[in-house]
Amino acid sequence: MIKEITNQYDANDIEKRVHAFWQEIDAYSKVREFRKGGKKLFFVDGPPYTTGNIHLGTAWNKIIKDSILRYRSMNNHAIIDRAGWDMHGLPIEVKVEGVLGFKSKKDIETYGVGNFIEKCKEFALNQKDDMTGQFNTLGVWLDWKDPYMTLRDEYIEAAWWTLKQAQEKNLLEQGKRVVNWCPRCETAIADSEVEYDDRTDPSIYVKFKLKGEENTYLVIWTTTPWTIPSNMAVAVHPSFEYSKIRATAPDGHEENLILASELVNDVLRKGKYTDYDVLETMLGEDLTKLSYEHPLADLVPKQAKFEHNVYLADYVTAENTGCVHIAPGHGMDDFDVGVKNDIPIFCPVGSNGSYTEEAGKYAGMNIIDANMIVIEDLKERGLLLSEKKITHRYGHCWRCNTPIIYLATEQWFLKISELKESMLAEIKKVDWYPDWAGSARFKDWVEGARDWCISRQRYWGIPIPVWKCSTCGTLDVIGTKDELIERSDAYETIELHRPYVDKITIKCECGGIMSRVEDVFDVWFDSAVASWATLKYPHTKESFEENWPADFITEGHDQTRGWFYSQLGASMVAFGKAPYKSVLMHGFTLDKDGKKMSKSVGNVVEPHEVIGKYGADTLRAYILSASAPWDDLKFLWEEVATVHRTMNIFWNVYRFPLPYMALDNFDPKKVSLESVSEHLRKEDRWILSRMQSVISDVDSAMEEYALHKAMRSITEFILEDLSRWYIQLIRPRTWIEAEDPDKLAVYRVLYDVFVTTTKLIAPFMPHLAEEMYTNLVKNVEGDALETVHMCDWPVVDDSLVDKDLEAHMETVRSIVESSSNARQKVARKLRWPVSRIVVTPKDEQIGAAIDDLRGVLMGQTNAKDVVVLDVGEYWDELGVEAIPNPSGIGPVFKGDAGKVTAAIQQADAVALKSAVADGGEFEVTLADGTSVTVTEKMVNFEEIIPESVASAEFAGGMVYVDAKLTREIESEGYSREVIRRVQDMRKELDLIVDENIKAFIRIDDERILDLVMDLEAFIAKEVRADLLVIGLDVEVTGTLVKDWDVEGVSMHVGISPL
RNA sequence: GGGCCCGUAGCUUAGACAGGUGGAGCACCCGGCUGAUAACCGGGAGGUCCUGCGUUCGAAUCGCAGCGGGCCCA
Repeated sequence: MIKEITNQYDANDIEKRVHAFWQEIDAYSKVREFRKGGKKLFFVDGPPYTTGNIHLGTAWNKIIKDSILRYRSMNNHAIIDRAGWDMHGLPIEVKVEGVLGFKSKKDIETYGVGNFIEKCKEFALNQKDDMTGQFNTLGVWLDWKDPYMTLRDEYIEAAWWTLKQAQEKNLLEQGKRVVNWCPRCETAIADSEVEYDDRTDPSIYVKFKLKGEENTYLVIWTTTPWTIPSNMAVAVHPSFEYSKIRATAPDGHEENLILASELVNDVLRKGKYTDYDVLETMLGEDLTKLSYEHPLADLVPKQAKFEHNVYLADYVTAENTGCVHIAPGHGMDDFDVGVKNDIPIFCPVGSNGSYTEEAGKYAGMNIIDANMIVIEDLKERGLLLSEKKITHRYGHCWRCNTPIIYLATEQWFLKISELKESMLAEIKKVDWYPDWAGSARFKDWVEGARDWCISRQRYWGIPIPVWKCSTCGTLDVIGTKDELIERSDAYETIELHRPYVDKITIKCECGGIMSRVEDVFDVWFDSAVASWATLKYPHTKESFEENWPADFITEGHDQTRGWFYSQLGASMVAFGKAPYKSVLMHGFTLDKDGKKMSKSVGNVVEPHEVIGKYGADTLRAYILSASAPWDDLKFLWEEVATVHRTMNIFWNVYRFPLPYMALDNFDPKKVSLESVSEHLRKEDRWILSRMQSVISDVDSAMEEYALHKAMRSITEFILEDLSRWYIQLIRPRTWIEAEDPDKLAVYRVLYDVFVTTTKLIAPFMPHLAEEMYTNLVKNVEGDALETVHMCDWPVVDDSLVDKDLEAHMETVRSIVESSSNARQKVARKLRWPVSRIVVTPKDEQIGAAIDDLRGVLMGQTNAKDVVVLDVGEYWDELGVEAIPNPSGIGPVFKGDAGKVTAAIQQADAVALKSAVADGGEFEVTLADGTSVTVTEKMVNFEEIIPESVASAEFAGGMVYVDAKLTREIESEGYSREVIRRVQDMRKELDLIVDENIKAFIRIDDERILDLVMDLEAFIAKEVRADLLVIGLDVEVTGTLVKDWDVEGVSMHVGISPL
């Protein structure tokens, strides 16, 4: 049997119970098993990094995934959904270093790489367990028992295998390149690991002395003085105009400078030059014959041996001096210029950010410390033109926040730039939600794609499976663990991490020994192979062949440059096609001011705070309904509270009929919708039709992943249709005590609506849905499915759809609302009936709606009659007043205007109005007896509403509420006032609903008493009084006695239970 | 500096693709109901639709330019 429930929505209580139930029966596995014959859906979970704590954005991400997958499952999809964990990489190394108090790579080597790796592994696994618990609290169903983890051998093999594909397709390259380098972590870092922040640096203009020309200098600008020792060239734009000028320095001496013409004034101002003359102008391409002396050649001996020339580069902009300092070892563009022109790549800086021996005087010095020293040295040599500070955006290591530098180093690359065209073609085949995520944003990013540096000089990561022969230099890529064992002396139990694999050697064909290169993979490469690694490919092939590529993935828009990209890149290398068929890109969670949440700002809201206060379903409902998935979400506590209130209303709607159903032993098994169909009232058919419309609205919203629309139509149905309307309409029917088909019809309709709604909310509020399902379905049907999440998604029942009825009800509702408005104008409470309401409709549909739903309209307006006029008909009880319009009268009648005005006021307004209605004319007689013609422009009209009538506009016309009092109405009004007070006192005594009482009522006003006495019997029945005494001189006694003031009349009421 | 998204009432938003009198919720004020009751419901007030220019009979909506916010990039 259906049970009564608590009178408050207690999310934490419900969720605790539901989680225990899910765990007890292993609901997740049962549901997946139940649907295994359904349509296949391969979903890949973007693996969160195991930081230990989920934040609101991670919660949102998983809530979206969970809601969509639950919806698909109810629509009979067989889902593959292993949860994923990203567990390698620098972030964990940095955390473990912190725990162990390490400062640099040396500390790790001293501690032992093996020990360090074990710590990292332990750390990652612990964090994963913590986070799994947090996701469970949210009610997220993924395969948590068998998640894919990047640290597992089977996963590492997927990465190895992929690299082998790259080598076989000649897409793997080793070489010296300039990379982003973190001098603290002593490793290359990916473009995507660089975070840009403001930073203040020196901004210096330096003079490079030309060879073979006295007192003449090229002027360059830089914000990194420490790269001057590595300068190898100057680049200019071929088509810019450059000037050689004779400038007078602040100290009076003259010198010749070469720089872009349009920047001369600007630069001279910076150097405080007093005057100048242009000696000659030329194009950039004319400068290539120049060569210059390195400014610090005396301090960096190796520099004295290089030639320093001017080269052309199109990327040079007309900023600063137009002459760009080139240090091929310390800049991407610089490197390209160097390679193109065969300039030696001179890079006298080591991995820890200190100069090497090659840097001469600067050897051993930290580069940042060297900035000031370089500036001093330049100044001493008279080569510093200007020195200032500049605050600009500069890249930092995203994990340790150290300013990055660019270093030319030996790295491994995937040649993504060669795949760009096919990647762009693949993007078009993918379904993107929203469309611009792919067609604009992602396309834009891929167009700028560069070769991907996949090597890192670190410890905790997937080792790069390249073995190199120390004798002949041959390289070999190992694709699987089996291959490694076969080719070496490794055992089956070998662990594929450093330092264990580092010890494995392979015999080279030349007879030499091959050992592994020391690098590990960029951690982005780990997750890049997720779509096949999660299917355990290449270890097993069957599932891959059946399921790959993924049907669906969804992540935040930061993953455009991240996982969407890395997956595509790796997949193009491995298979030559995109690894996903459809992608939903979601937004970011921001704080209430629209700012990014960040620990340092202190504006972070944690998911568990929200859950603790309002429950997981509330958080889910809030996050899903607050904004479109692809828009950013401003987190507002007040909005969460509002959503929570809505859920409480839903709870109350659900609770409302349960006591009555329980009292009547209502059994849905015995009362079918068919069996009550003859007793269905219009409002019952209406709510059933609305229910169907909501199902179809939710379906179309889900079709385009518009989860917010789905949520909003459900919420609106609950609030507007159920709580504010249907429940109000049917309340009296639930109070009938006898076995009554009208009441049974309501029970059945409510039951169906509740069960359907329960299924509709199941993807979004899975706990509440489970709780309701247990009570409404499992408590009734012994053989019900075990959980609501096994149920089929509701299908629209066309036989219940009645769009006309829905439209009619909407019309009637708007009339009821307007009549409430009108009642307020005449201060007549709803408890008091009105004799009639009069509707003047704008179109035929209004009359049809009222005919259809007259009972509903009369009941909800508490009117004794409803009168509908014809379209265009004027209600003859309304008066009309003619208001003369001076601006129309004045120009025509000049001096007689006053008389005309008076005449219009005297005229028969009704006749006047109908005469001029369509531009017609009307004769009025002035006081002096003459007649004049009045036209439309000269007069306006106002309705005169009868006293005690009030009007209000609604979308389809006007409503007039006639609130004139009659004896009958006053009698009923006062009687209802009496009844309400007695009911209030019954409540105060906490009487059970059908308990009888005796009541004594004294009314201190003879007229009112007389009115009330008309309905004495009615009152007695309504308040269940076996003995009711009402009079002027009644002695008022009872268990509870109260004095009341009713519209200025004092009443004294005493009641007692019998 | 570039790409994409966003800008509507004090706050959160619908409407924009497809031009035709801008709709809700929260908060606020006023009221109703009283067998959902520490619940529920109605009404009111509140708008330079970011700004400017353009297209059009007509622009929140289309176009251009700018301003502000977010993400990403340089």
